[in-house]
Amino acid sequence: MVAANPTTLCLAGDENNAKRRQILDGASKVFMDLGFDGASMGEIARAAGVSKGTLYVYFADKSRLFEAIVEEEGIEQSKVAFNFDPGRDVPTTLREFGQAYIQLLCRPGGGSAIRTVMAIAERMPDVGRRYYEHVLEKTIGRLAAYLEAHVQTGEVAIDDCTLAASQFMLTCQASLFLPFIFQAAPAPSEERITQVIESATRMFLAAYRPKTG
Amino acid sequence: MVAANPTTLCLAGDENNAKRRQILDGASKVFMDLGFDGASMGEIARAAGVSKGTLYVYFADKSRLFEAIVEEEGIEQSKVAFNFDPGRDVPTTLREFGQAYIQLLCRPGGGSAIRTVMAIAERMPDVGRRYYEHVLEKTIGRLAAYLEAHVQTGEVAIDDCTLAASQFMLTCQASLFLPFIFQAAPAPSEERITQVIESATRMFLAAYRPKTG
Amino acid sequence: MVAANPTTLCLAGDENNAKRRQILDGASKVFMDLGFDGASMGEIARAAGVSKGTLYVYFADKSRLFEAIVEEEGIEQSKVAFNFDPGRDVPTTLREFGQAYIQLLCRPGGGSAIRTVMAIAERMPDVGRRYYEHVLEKTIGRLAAYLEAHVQTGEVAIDDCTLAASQFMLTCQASLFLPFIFQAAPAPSEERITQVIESATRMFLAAYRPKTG
Amino acid sequence: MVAANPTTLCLAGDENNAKRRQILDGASKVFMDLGFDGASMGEIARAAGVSKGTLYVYFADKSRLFEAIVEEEGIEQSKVAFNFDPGRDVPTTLREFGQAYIQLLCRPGGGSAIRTVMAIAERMPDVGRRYYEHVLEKTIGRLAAYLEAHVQTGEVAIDDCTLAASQFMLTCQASLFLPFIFQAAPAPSEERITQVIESATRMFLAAYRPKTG
DNA sequence: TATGAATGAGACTTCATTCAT
DNA sequence: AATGAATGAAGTCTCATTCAT
Repeated sequence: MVAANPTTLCLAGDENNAKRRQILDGASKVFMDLGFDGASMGEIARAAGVSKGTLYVYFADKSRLFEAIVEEEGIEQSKVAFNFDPGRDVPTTLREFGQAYIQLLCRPGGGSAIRTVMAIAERMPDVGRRYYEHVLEKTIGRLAAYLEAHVQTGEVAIDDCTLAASQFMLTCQASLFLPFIFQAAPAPSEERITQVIESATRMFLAAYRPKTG
Repeated sequence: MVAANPTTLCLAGDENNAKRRQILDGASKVFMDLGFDGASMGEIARAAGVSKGTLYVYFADKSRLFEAIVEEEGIEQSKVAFNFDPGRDVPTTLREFGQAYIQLLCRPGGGSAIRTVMAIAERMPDVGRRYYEHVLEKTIGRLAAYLEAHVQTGEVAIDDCTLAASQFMLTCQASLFLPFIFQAAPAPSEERITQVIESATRMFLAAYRPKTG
Repeated sequence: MVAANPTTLCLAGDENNAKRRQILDGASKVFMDLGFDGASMGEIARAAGVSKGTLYVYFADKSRLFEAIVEEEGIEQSKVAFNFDPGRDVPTTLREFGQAYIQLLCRPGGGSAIRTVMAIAERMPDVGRRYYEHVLEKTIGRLAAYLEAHVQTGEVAIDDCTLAASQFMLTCQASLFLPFIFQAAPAPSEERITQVIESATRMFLAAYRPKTG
Repeated sequence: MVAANPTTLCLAGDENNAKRRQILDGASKVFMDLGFDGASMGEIARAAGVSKGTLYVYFADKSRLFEAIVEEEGIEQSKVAFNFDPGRDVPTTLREFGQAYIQLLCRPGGGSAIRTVMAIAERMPDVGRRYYEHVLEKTIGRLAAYLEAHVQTGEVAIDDCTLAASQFMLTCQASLFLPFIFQAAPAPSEERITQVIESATRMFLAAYRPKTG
């Protein structure tokens, strides 16, 4: 009951965070593999290497734990720094981004966050909205910002850069993501991804390359 | 032992189907609202207006009921006959198809099937695969066939029509479907859809309109 | 509602009995294979080739049907006429009876009545008691009567013939029936049965052959 | 990480076993009264004074709980140390063993284990087999070993001691066990048992006492 | 009489959550 | 703070029984 001294408190805090992280890591794996309903607190405790009771020391209930995971996922994903260096030309940037983006989206073995969150979005609208805003919208925004910069240089002629960014990202998915996520096809090969990204890039440039003269 | 008359048989069949339909309708609503795990057989029975036991008279278990729903959804969707009349020109066809497609996808409560199936696809791969093949792939195929026909007429120059069809359908979703499905935005207005479809159509034509000598 | 004529009534009665027999036969098999609780009315209906509803036309409920079966079994068993011809000598009679008795008791594939009735005897004491009286006690009584007759002839010297009959029947089971019924051994071969019966007969005669002056 | 002291460990173990024992005791009563199918987990929980969920903490499912009971029953029964002191003469040993054996078999509520296991043996062959081997066969084996020792001393002349042991045990049951187990008679009086055991012993000795030259 | 569709009570089992230690 | 034993509500599914035809 008595806070012994700052050091103790600080240590406690560190330990707290360590345990918290341990729980988040274990829970993340289980939630992403099995979905919100499919994941049981027992399985999560086992995956995290703590007791079931400990989960409730750090999180009020299963929903709060899930929400924390999704928040984390957002933070994690925003660390995936796609290279939107304004100095690079548009075709190269689009190609490299597209390739990396699809590989991320279609990585095999991925009980994917996007699937898990989408599944629960109707019952937990806040979780869905926040995931969209923190993860998907953020990436769209970055690509849009990059494009905006190149609108200024005249390299592309785009009216609505956010729409254009979204269009490109979706075009990259063509024939790849949906079959993968619906288990109708295995994860696409790197070669196949390259072909599709090439097509998407050409399409994008055909639409948004400024008309000369 | 011989059926008295066709009417009797037909009525019996109808009654059978009527109860079955009643269950499918109630279950569909509950499954789409709450997901596979979130939906309980008790809730489904209540929604369908039958007893719990009756559910098991018509469907072996919860999974089979769900599968039947998904199958139904496929049949339902394939009845949505998009107008792919080869006689119509490409821009008009794309615009009308795009508009109808996005309205279908983003109708309130309408993204639920795709969401629900996607959510369960990892644990029920067959359901996911069949949904993809019967619903999504089928529409892609129809659009692809339409495009193929117009490659013959020289109206468009497309190498891989299936890829192109998929590209167009995804481009139509830009800025509309994901915010909607993640509950980050309400269903888009018809005007907004029109704008996005217009942009998608222009992009498509810019990429695939034949270069005039 | 109107009894047309005696003939019709009589026919109806015959049909009744036929159906009743059909049900009893089907139900008997299912009850003996699966036990009272393990047998379901659906399974019984299927085995009998009638609808579930029909079962309730002939029997008030599952218990009554079961009781009727056990009664039937008693009647059936009492038709198994062991040869207790008083004219035959004791050793031969015992040997032949023992052989037939154990073969009946240990016949393979026999979801046996004895097991099924014994299992339910605590919950349905009347059923147990009646089975014992009508089946087991009756056989004991017949053997006892045979022995009694030969006490008169001086061929055996027995004080309590009922006890002696019971002793012989149990001795015949030695090393055969319990391993069989507990699934610890397959049904015994005819040779093994012969050996055991021989030993039982010798034991019986050693005990009950009159001491010669 | 090191157990503070043996007492603590022992207590923990005891508490564990205490709850387990509580469940086994309650379940045993319910299973033996109602049979495997007739016993419900709810009833068992009530009889054991724990919640339904707790049953599943200690036993994976109903079958495993039942198996544990049967195993227990085996252990319990093997603690019933019949006096097979080789120093005692055969008639005395047989009489005392027979009396104790039948009293055990026909004690009110005591035939239930054999009945319950026999009832389920067809659907759970392993349970049946193990019960036979651990309980019935073990006792037969002990009596057989005792007899074997007395074959050496010439007190009895037996070819197959296991068969002889089985014969004696069954002979002891004559007129007592079956009526009791089928609820056709109450538990036999001690006097009646004595009579029957006396008869069984005489029969056994008549058969297996060596012929004096 | 015979049916079989329909029911609802009750079975087994899981699991989020609590609490004494 | 950490545990894990214990709980009881709720889930899926079965089945004896009823009833309109």
